[in-house]
Amino acid sequence: MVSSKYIKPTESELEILRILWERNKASVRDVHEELSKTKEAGYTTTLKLMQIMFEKGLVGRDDSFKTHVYHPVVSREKTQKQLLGKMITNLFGGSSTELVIHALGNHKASPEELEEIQQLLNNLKKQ
Amino acid sequence: MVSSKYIKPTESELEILRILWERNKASVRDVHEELSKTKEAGYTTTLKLMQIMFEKGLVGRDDSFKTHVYHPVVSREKTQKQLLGKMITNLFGGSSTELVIHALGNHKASPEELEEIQQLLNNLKKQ
DNA sequence: AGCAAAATACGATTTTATTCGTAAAACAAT
DNA sequence: ATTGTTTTACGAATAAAATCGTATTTTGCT
Repeated sequence: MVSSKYIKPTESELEILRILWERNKASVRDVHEELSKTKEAGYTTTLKLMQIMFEKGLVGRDDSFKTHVYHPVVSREKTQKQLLGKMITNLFGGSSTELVIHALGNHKASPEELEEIQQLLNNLKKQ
Repeated sequence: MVSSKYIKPTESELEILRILWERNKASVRDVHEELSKTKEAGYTTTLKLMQIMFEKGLVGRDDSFKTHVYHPVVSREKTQKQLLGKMITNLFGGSSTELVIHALGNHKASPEELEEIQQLLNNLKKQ
């Protein structure tokens, strides 16, 4: 166990990871174009960020083509778990239930999704 | 509408806010002692942080006593909502349901809490 | 080969956050 | 009033994050 594994992505890095998680692979340009939809930033800024993420080991890349192709290394699940934990502690006084209620309250969920949650809830109740 | 109102608290500021939300009021020393339980930091560091938060308008203070007494200005709810939103977007691909499932899955909830969630779920289903 | 376009490398600057030392002020107790 | 303790004010150092300009490299095309 050498590592590590607890590199906490910064805000900007998360935005980039989001895109990589979605697409599995993407070039700097791909990412930058997607980012530009919601954010103001120069191309080299995105590039630099992704290079730094590469150095940190947050992402990997294939440089056998002209254009480097990046992919996520840290998993979405681990990152979710890590950050959720912090959020629950600092923001919801340790109560995951409170977080659930907030999340459900503030955002729309489809009937299918509600059903999915119902299933999960049923399972939890049984135990 | 002068403001503003979207000052995003930093990590350290959140830790302090957490304590203030819990207690409603607290001196720097109170906060610092609480913080010290889980974190290494000098007293003046905590002081400075709280002074900065005061300047930013995140907290208020009563300085009519010897020891200043601080209180939160930004509400827990607004801050929760703000940060949850970001988290859902970047970490859960926009799906609040996924977040709910994660939160429910990773942390224990009591029967009472489960019931509370069930209620909420019932309400949502009706609509 | 020679040129233009697109991409990367890299250094530097700027901005924001965090940490802390030192000094001044406020107060309490004798 | 003097002294010691606690607190605040403030400036500065450090560290971390984000931004960007410029140079170089790679590649595709004629």
